[in-house]
Amino acid sequence: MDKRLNDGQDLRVPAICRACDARHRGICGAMTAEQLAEFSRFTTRKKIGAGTELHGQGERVISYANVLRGVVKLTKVMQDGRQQIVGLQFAPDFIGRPFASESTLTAEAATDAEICAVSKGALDRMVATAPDLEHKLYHQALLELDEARDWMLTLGRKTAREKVASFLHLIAAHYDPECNETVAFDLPLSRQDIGDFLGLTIETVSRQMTKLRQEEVIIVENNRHVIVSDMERLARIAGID
Amino acid sequence: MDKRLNDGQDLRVPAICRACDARHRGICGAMTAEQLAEFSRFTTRKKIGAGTELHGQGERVISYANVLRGVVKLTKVMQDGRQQIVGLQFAPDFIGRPFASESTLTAEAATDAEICAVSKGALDRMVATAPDLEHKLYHQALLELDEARDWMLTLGRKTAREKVASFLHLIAAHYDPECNETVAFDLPLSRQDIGDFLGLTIETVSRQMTKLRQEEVIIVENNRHVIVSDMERLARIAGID
DNA sequence: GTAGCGATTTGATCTCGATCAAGACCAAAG
DNA sequence: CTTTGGTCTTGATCGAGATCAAATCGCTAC
Repeated sequence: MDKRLNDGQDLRVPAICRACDARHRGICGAMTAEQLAEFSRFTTRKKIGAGTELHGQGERVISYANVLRGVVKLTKVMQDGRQQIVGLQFAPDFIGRPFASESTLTAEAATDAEICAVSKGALDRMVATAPDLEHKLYHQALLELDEARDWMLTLGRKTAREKVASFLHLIAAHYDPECNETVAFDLPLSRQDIGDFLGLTIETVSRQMTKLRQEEVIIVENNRHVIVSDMERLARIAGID
Repeated sequence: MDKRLNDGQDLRVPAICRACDARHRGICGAMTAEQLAEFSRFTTRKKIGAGTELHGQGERVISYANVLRGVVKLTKVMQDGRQQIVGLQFAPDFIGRPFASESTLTAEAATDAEICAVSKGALDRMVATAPDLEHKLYHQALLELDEARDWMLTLGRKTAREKVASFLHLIAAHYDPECNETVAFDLPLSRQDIGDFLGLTIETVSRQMTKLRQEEVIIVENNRHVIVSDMERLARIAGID
């Protein structure tokens, strides 16, 4: 999960838009100046608060987005309220499902975030004519598929302890591309969200975090700030090859 | 899961090859006669027995394949042997992960099967120059991503009963595109495989099957042949919206 | 400061699915 | 026919994680 997540990072589709600073790599790089100018007429940069829904499960989708800052969670809900997070999108990930009008999941900001929204029609039209653009999107889809399948192993076969360690490892590896022994970061998810990501209850998540704290695998401050003292050890606990 | 699986079916990449009967739709349709001729020099049609491994986790991949008949399971294994099936490929699905040299999973025939193997280099070269071909592959990757995410909800949040019902529903829906009330089919997986797909033990799978049998939701003959008497009811038990 | 409130932790108990252990079924081989 | 070996089912018991309940933490507002 971790490894590929880092390797893949550079391949992810970054900011698509007009005002997104100087970060016009990725998708934009695949366009001519002309296309870019035309395209930027349909993009909007937005700051959104934690909990803001980009689109709901079953809704018609009218825009795509690129994450510029923060974390967006992709969730599926059952009628009775049971919920599963099926993906976490970090900057500069693309959010959206080309070639489908209705979404099969909800995209919601897990933290305060900044996105660059793009009208669906505009991007669809460009994708239809710019093979490079589609190539970038295909790349990201394959990375997401790899991540989803890695997580299926976690959901189906790992213990609560291994699941929590896997989650911490995933986040730590994400915020530390250099893979140092010690990593510090703020958790982008609440205990409830972590539970929904791991298929566990908040109580179980809490208990496993406490145990890892007692074993000095992690240090936790303010329930949010985490320091992993030994990533190798964490990986071993997580059952990562 | 079911719905999209059926809808998507037509979009899947079908047979790529020379001798694969008259079913030259999909990928091949995206090629010129010239390309097709060149391409067919690198394809081989093969019959493989249940259990045959196409490629292993961590191995270098030298060929892709299209499933022509039978079912291929994609699995991930942990060092200690715990196993999770992360995908099932039916005809005419494409098997392979473009843009990666090493596989992160094992592809193995779950039933006797027939495939059309293609040299990786040849397909990669074509993909680089034929946008239509990449478009088809992108489509399939998105469908597989949808399926993986649907299954994550099953793995993370459903009960054993719901999981087994979900599995039966998935297979039944796959073999009955018309969504009749009653569907009969042969299970393409052993109890062990079903367990590995659902994140359960074989005993739990067996017990839940027995219960569904007793409740007359299904009829089972020879441990393999299954008749679902009421798909609606099965869907309700599976917790499918 | 402290009052209020949601998020998190901790504790006690229960339950579903895992584990351990026979037994039944079925097909191929002798 | 019986034996053998694999797969599946059934039964008894165990335990990890869920559930229910209460206490504590941490933040904001006053």
